[in-house]
Amino acid sequence: MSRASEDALRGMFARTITVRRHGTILNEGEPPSVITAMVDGMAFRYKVVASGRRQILGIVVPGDVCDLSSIFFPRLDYGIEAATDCEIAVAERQTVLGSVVAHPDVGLALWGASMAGEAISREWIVNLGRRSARQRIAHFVCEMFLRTGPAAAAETDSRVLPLTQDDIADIAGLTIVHVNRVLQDMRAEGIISFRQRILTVHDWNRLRAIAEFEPGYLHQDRPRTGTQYS
Amino acid sequence: MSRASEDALRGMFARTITVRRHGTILNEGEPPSVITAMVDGMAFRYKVVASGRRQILGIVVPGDVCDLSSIFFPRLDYGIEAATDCEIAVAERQTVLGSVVAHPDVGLALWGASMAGEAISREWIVNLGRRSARQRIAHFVCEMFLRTGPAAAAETDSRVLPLTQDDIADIAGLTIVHVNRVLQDMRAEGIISFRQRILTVHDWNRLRAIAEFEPGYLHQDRPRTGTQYS
DNA sequence: CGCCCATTTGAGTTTAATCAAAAAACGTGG
DNA sequence: CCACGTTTTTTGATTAAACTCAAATGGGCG
Repeated sequence: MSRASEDALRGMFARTITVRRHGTILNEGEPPSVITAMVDGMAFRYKVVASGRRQILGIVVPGDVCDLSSIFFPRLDYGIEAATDCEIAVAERQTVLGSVVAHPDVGLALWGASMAGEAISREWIVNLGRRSARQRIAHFVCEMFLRTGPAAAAETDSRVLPLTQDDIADIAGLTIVHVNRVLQDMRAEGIISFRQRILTVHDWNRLRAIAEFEPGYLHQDRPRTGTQYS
Repeated sequence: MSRASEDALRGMFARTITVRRHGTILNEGEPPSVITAMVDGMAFRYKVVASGRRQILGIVVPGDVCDLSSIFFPRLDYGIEAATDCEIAVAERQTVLGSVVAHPDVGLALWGASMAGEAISREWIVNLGRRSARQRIAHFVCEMFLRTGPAAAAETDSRVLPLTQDDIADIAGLTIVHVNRVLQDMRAEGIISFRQRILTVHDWNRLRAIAEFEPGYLHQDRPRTGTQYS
């Protein structure tokens, strides 16, 4: 990516805001005029169905854009809530569009980021549709482990995962009671422990085997970049 | 969108191929050098998990791009199979990248299309995570009904839906046996019938109520277009 | 210390899966 | 156009996974 494009990408996020834990970053149905990106903290996208139950759609970690969808659609079809206190960079929609038109690289970079998010969504569909409760939780844990830091160096490694068991239930499409039972089982078996928002993986290989986790979908190897091929 | 951009968009799909029902349009793991779009027919994206069970990730209808992900990633993380005999337009990846760089409009149009697909993926996550078997099937039927034609004019209206109950099981994350029982119930109640690949909706309102179907996520109203805002 | 939020426990129920096999529809070649 | 093998749909009986409801326990914070 060219120097100018990099500057444009960085420059469009002109200001930063803070959102407290449990605060709303964007509301479902809103017609947002801004594009937001996570600088520090963690958040999740979610929808609430008619029965009042919530489904979490994806996790936003530092470096992710929260809501590219608002570039194209007048209403956001999901909400974004802060899982921790968050520092969020904000760009005006118009500015982003301007940069995208002026610098094709910027468009490709943002588009690529949204494609990476789409690949994760696809894996969530597989997880919810075709895996057991135990596998779903194990799979989610594997994914978050890799997304929030480098693969473990030691056998046992920890990460801050600022979610409640209630949140995990809404990620895995389960009830909180069942999530609790599965987590207790995996703790008793010495695979993972998850207490006080700290996730510790004691046996990555076993966890991975349970989840049938294949990290390819995360596309953590460098993506094909844009213009060098054109 | 400018005349030149429209021409570029149309022009890059230089050739057309035919794929027979059950044929592979793209294989998981392949490093594709082409971008394909559905001209006529229907296909689905899918993944197979270690246990051998399949999960369908999305349906490709005429006008959809099959595999934008290959613009950015060296390996496709899912497969695409033809549900009917299909006519497919093919563009070289390099040509598409060239058009995107030369015509920002083209990039925005393709990106917008992929964002629309992402919104559907999100709703599938909700469907699989938080709805019952009956609701999942009803919701999928609502979605396909709107995606494959205009909303029904008459109370009772039909569509060709070239899927088996086996396919629907792999869409809704259920077993074929259970899908069959749910479909029979809905048929007995006079809500829908689905025989010989023909879907007939007898009572749209009841179907929609069961599914808690809210069509907003389909973004069938015209999306915000790109440059007119920039 | 006391309150709130999150986790944990127990008992009973429901939904959907599993296994096995029959019936119906479909397509293809003779 | 019919026979035959294949695919798809349907049925029945049983089991297993996860949910529901209700309440108790534990931790953190003001």
